[in-house]
Amino acid sequence: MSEPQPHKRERRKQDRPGELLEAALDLFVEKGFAATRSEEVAIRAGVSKGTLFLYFPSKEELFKAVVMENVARPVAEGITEAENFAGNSGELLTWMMLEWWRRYGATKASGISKLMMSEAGNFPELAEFFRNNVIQPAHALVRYVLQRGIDRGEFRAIDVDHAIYSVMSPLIFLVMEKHSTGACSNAQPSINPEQFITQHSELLLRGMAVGH
Amino acid sequence: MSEPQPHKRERRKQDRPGELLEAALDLFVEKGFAATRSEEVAIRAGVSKGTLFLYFPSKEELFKAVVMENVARPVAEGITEAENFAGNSGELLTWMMLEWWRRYGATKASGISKLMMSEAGNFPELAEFFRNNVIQPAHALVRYVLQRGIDRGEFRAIDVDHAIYSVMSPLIFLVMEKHSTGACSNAQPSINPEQFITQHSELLLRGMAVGH
Amino acid sequence: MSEPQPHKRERRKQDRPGELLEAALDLFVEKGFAATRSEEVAIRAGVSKGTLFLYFPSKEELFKAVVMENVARPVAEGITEAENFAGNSGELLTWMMLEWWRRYGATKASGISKLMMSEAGNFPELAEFFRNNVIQPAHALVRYVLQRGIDRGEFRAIDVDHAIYSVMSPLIFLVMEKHSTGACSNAQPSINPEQFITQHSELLLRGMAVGH
Amino acid sequence: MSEPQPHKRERRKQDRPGELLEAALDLFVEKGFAATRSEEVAIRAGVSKGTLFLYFPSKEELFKAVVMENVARPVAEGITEAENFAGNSGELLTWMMLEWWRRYGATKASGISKLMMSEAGNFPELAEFFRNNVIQPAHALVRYVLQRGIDRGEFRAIDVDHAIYSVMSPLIFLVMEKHSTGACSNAQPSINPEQFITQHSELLLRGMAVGH
DNA sequence: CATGAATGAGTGTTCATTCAT
DNA sequence: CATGAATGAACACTCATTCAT
Repeated sequence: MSEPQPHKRERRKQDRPGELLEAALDLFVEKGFAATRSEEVAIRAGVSKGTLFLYFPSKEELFKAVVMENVARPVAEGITEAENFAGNSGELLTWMMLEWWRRYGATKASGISKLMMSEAGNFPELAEFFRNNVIQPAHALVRYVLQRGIDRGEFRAIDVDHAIYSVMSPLIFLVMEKHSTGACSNAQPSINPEQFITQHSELLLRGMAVGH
Repeated sequence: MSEPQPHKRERRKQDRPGELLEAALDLFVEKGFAATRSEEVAIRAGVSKGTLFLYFPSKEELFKAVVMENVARPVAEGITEAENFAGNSGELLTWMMLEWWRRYGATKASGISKLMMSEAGNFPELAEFFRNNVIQPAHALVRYVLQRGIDRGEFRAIDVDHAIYSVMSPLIFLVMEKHSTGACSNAQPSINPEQFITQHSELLLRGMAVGH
Repeated sequence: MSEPQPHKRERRKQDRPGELLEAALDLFVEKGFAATRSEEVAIRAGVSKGTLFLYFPSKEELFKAVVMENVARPVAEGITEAENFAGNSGELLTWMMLEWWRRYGATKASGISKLMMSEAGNFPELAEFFRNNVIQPAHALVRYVLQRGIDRGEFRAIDVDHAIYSVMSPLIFLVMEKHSTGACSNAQPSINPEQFITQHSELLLRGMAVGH
Repeated sequence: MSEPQPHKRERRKQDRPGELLEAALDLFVEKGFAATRSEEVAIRAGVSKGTLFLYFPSKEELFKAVVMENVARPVAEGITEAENFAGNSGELLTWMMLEWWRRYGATKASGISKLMMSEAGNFPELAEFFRNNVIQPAHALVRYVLQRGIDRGEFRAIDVDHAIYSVMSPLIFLVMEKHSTGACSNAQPSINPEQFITQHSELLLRGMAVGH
């Protein structure tokens, strides 16, 4: 009933795409789509330039495959945890934002999100895929938490649809920041992500507090 | 019938830079910096490739001119207005965010900000130019407003450095949103920018309010 | 019987070519043919780019005119002086070489010779003109001096045709040197032209001396 | 029939650099550095533009390789031979000058020296490369020979620094001559290089001879 | 299947030359 | 005659893609 195990001799063949995707992920995240040369991907994956084109008919298709492969995974995990959270909704919101940063935003994987923002215009299919498989679930989760707070009388009856973005935009911003000008050392006294999230969360919670 | 009409050549000469800047703005926003070919800019402005370089010594300088004209200038204007603002700091903050959207975020020119996010990594000199002429002044303004509120006793003594991003990230997000999926007309209960800004601003103000 | 004097009003018009040639000489000598931009020539002559092409149908024609105009003049002068020289032939040879350097080699005008050497391949007509009007008379002069020495019993009966080049090649070399790498300050402990000529002349004279 | 024939591709790969260098030498000598288009080199070598840059990262590097192969190498060979020369310094000097002509001056490769004279000003990096790898070693060799003669009491104690140019300038002149008017077949009782060198060398040796 | 040598279209920039005014 | 705005051909170099082995 388990999945059929591949023949040993096919093993190598089947690994190739994975190795290429991994190498491509690293390089696309590090240098962007245009600046990543196909040969570099091949070299990092330990194969020749020609072999890359054996598995992916073009650089664009490779890019699409990279995003498809890496994009959906981490989102699902967080959702179930959040749904089982026991504390009050304010704590949940703060925990969720910080946890999102620690588990995703601070990691290399968040480079994919940055990539999507940057290249979405040139890859409409990808953009849609990203919306459906990442943004939409994430939205749903945040909406769930906000609605939970309102339903429990912990938050005011705010406009949830827009409040979602009050929660998410700082997180998205952090990812952009992390992957944009990381190299430049002369920039502004850089942000401390966790402090920023903590204060932003607090501002939102006070802002949503059931006031007099 | 009235003023003597200038020679055709001279009239054109005066118009060229403007025509070129306009064409360049359109194309940069539409296709990004790297993907915009200089000749295309020239053609759209109705001149030959050579003529473009008669007025702008390089593609990078053309881009900088576009930034100055369409981004730095409105930012600078907003700043002086903000500094003369008479009302309380909360009103100022809300007004500033909405005005920023109306005058810049909602316009084609905000595509330049989107573009900088995407391509900053590949064009460090442009990135620095943008930081110096746009981001830095904008930061300074937001900091000024927040500090003004704190100094006047209107806001709590929050961490201003991070609060700046609580103000700016939603605005940046709106711009990303506008220019990422702009072509796609499908679904996702799209954001109403002004409502979003209004509510976000209110959340922040309540969040920064001097506690009871 | 004197040349007809031009009308006053034609004066200006007739001066143009001269001014352009002068400007072109300076720039060609300074930067070479390819690196000299036509507009620069026009500007230095105080006219517009278009005007240059009114008088010279192309950059190449301008170059040819420059060489033709400047090339023959200084040679003729030296010749008559040499023919009236009173001293012995060794003194004459040394004097001639040093004088050539002082009056011609060390001056800007020698840049024309350098130019000819460099560009001769691309301008065969010029090369021929140069040969006929500069090299040939100079050869004749040197041959005269050498033959004078032999005839007077001051020099051995050497092969005059080749000895000419033993006299001339160091002078030509000096001109090349002067106009080639003058800008580079790191070069070899540069030559002192007059000391070099003096010693070279002495070597030749001893070499041609009637043996014991 | 005997050794297994290599794959066609591999055989070509081995030949490429040589074919390209040969094509480049021809064209550089014929048209100069600036006027030689890289694609032309490639075409003459029977490959495409891209292939040239597979083997030489830039036109300048191609030129340097041509210099190393065709100029610096023969110079270096001559130097070791000269340093092992057994005879007296006068014989060495004559032998050296004649050998230089036979092995280098008389060949196509000497066109590179002519070319450097012409274009040094516009390509400072190439000029420096040439100075370091060709001129400097050649100077050192001539100095060595002259000093050897003085040290052995074969030559008078002349000013070596300038005497170097008494040796070299005729050789340089010959190269200029060969490549300047090479195309023109007309008149001027052309020089016989070996006779000229022989006599010039003899003049110098007599000139440097320890006085009576 | 895998290789890597070879390809050639694509682009920012310069500058001699033209021509409407 | 003179101008100077406009032109467009030219060129080095890159890199995704192909295909003979």
